[in-house]
Amino acid sequence: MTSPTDIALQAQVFRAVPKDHAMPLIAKGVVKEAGRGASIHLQGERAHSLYIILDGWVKLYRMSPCGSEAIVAVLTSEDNFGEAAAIRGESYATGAESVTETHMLQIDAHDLWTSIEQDPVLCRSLLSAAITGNRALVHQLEQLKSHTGAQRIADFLLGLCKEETGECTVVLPYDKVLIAGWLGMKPESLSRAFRRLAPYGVKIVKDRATIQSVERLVEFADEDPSLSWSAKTCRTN
Amino acid sequence: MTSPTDIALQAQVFRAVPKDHAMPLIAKGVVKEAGRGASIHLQGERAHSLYIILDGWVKLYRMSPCGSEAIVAVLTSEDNFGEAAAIRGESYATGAESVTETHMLQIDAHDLWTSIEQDPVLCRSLLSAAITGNRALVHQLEQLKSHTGAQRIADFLLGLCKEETGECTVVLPYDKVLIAGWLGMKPESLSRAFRRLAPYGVKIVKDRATIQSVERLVEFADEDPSLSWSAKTCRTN
DNA sequence: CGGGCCCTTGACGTTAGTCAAAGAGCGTGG
DNA sequence: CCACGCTCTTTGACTAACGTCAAGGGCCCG
Repeated sequence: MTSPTDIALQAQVFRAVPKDHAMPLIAKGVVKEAGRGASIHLQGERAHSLYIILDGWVKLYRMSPCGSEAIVAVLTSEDNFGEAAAIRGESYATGAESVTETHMLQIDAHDLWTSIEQDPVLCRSLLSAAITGNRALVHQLEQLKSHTGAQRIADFLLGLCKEETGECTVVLPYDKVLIAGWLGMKPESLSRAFRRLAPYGVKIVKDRATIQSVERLVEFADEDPSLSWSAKTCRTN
Repeated sequence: MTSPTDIALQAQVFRAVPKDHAMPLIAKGVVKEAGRGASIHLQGERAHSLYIILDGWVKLYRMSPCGSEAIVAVLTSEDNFGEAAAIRGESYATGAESVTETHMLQIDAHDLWTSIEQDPVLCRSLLSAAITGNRALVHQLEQLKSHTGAQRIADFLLGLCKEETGECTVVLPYDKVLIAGWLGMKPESLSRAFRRLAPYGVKIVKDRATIQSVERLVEFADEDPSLSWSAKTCRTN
């Protein structure tokens, strides 16, 4: 069985460093538990910790002044969050809330800061992790700007499935309200968008999605949205 | 007058480091010129350089397989790009194209890498710059996910204007096709969305926008989109 | 003066959000 | 064991937001 330490060593922030560089910091961490729906930290709160998820799911969100929330990331085991603010001694740019029963390793911002100061290897690893985070955000932006809801779902499902070809069944890792938020739409729209994938061989039953042909779905996910209706017309003719 | 060196010292990546840490790298840089519409590097190309913009404007974009482009950033003097890929010896995650006559300082990826290895202070500065970039992306995501086109324009205009209250005139820094792409919409939609701001005291003439009341515009930009029509109804009654 | 580009406008179709309602699953308490 | 309330999810009807296609005006530059 995997111990908190083992998991933490695999986290983004530490993945690129030898064990002995990460251990001193991990050893200072405290295991923390959060129930479903519990707030881990608030947006704008002074950053006090870096968190590494041991198990469970956590969402990061931005709250608008008007009260609507935009989900920025959905994280699970071996992911970390809060490091950006913790490193610079700023306040958190997003709120964090656990969406399942969750265990985390909480590492004090001050410990993190002194470790970075003393260990260039660790600093480079954090830099690398930040760049990875950057790429994820860019991917999300690209999806939002140039794909329809149905295409974003297709991309999401494809990200869950390991196969690169043929048939595949995936389990939706969290509830549809959260998936909708993550993909930038409302639950109602998600529900309808799922149904639009049916012609492309996708069936949803409860929290299981079966993909008849991964290739076909990939093609749909990458397709030019403006051609979708005419393509559909051609296809069905 | 400001020399390339002076500008480079103010760049994101170097802002947080003492001059003598940045100078060795800057000294190795080469000034490069690019005409309007020139490609600086392609998405997927092996990263060879970090660039610091001396003057002009550069857009970073993602190209979908279907050919549509999503603009991820629009940068100008003192901004830098390409460092993420250069640091890790990967390929560029985005393409870069100059949208005006542009001068840049080009720094070799290998030089960058060795400097980081040797100088922890520089590494921390890059980390900090990456985090800043992250925040910008998160802000863009928030805008896209929970604001209408008109609200995103309002946010964009407010970002251009220094005043925090009262009246203000801003000059649009680049053409409307690019603004539209940056805000995640088509030029036609931008044009119409501009007109929607008229009731809130915004007038566009050519490339000049005059804001009658910054406060009013801020209020509109933060407003819950779902309330906009009823609010408008109330307002006009 | 002609051509190209940027920008705008109109007409129309698609996509997604809103509001309302109802069905499905699930745990609790009677 | 069943009724109840709760949350998650789906559906329908309607509206708003945005993209597409097409056309036209203004402007710069050769």
